[in-house]
Amino acid sequence: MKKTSILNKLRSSGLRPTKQRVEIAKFLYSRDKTFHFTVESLGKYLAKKTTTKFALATIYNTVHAFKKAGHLSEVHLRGKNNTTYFDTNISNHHHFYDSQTSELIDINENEIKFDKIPKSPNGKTIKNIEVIINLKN
Amino acid sequence: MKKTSILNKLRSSGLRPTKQRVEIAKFLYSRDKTFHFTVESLGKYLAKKTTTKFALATIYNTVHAFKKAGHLSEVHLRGKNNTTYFDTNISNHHHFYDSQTSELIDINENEIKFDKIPKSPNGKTIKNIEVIINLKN
DNA sequence: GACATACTTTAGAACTATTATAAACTTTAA
DNA sequence: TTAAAGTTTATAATAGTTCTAAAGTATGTC
Ligand SMILES: [Mn+2]
Ligand SMILES: [Mn+2]
Ligand SMILES: [Zn+2]
Ligand SMILES: [Zn+2]
Repeated sequence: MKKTSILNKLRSSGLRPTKQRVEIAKFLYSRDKTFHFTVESLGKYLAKKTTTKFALATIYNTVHAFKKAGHLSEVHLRGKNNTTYFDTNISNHHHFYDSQTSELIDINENEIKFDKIPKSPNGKTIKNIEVIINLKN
Repeated sequence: MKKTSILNKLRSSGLRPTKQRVEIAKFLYSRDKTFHFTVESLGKYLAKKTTTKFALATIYNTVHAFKKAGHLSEVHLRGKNNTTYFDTNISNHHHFYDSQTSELIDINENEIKFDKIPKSPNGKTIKNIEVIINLKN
C-alpha cells in the first residue's frame, strides 16, 4: 500500500495522519497476507522496523481507532497470557490456532461449510460464527 | 450430586476434601444443566449461597485444581471485560455467545456438523474445534 | 506564514484479572 | 497423638489495559 492511499485511508476515516498513525498503517497494510498481532508484539515490530517513538498508549489508541474505523478486527480468542489478538483481515473468517506458538492462521469463510447448525435461542439471531481449529503437533 | 460422591470426586482426584472445595464442588455439580462462570461470578454465588468464607485465591486455586483434574473446562473465549469463562461441561462442545449479556449457552457436539474443513497446516493435526455462534437480538 | 482550535501523543498513574508468597491452619496416615 | 504434606488466607506482585492531563501537532482561516 502506498503512502497516498495510507493517507486516504486515515483521512477518510476522520483520523489525522500523524507520524505514529502513518507508520503503524504502513506497517500493517503494506503486506499481502493477513497479519495477526497483539499490542505488545506490534510495539516490538515497530521498534525494530522504524525510528519513530511510540508510547504504549499510542499503540493502544491507534489500534482501537483503526478497529473502530473498520480497518482492524479483534479476534475473540483468549490466548496464552491473557492476550488480545488483532487482525488485519476484517472479513468474516476463521482461524487455526497453534497454542504452542500462540500463532493464528486464517481460514477463509468459504473453506468451512456447515451441514447442520442449531437454531438460535429465544428471539435471538445469529450475528456471526467463529470457528477456532486448535492444532497440535 | 450427593455428599459422598462429592467426596469421592475430590479424593479420587487427589484433592483433599476441605470445606472450601466441598462447598465449591457441591455448588458446581449439584445441578442438571451446564454452568458457565467466571471466578468473580462464582465468588459472588458462593457468598450468597453459603456461609463459608472463600479467599479469592482459594477460588482460583480450586477452579484450577478442578480443571487440572478434568472436572472443569476453560472456554477459549475472550469475553467483555477480559474475563475467563469456566464450564462444568467437560465434553467437546460448542457455544452460543450473547455479548449483550455475556452469557454462554451450550451446543452439543452433535448439533453442529461440518461439510467442509480445511486441512491443517504443515505437520500439525487438529486437537479440537471450537465454534462460537455470536448472537444478536 | 501566523493564529486559533481541535485533535493527538505522551509519561505516568490507575485499574483489574490473575498469580505468587509465606505464614497459619487442616487433613491425613502412621 | 504426632509429624508431614497439603491447603487456605491476606497480602503483595504481575501484566494487560485504560485513564489523565499536560505538551505537542495537524488543520482551516486569515
Ligand atoms: Mn527503533
Ligand atoms: Mn455468606
Ligand atoms: Zn485472521
Ligand atoms: Zn459450555
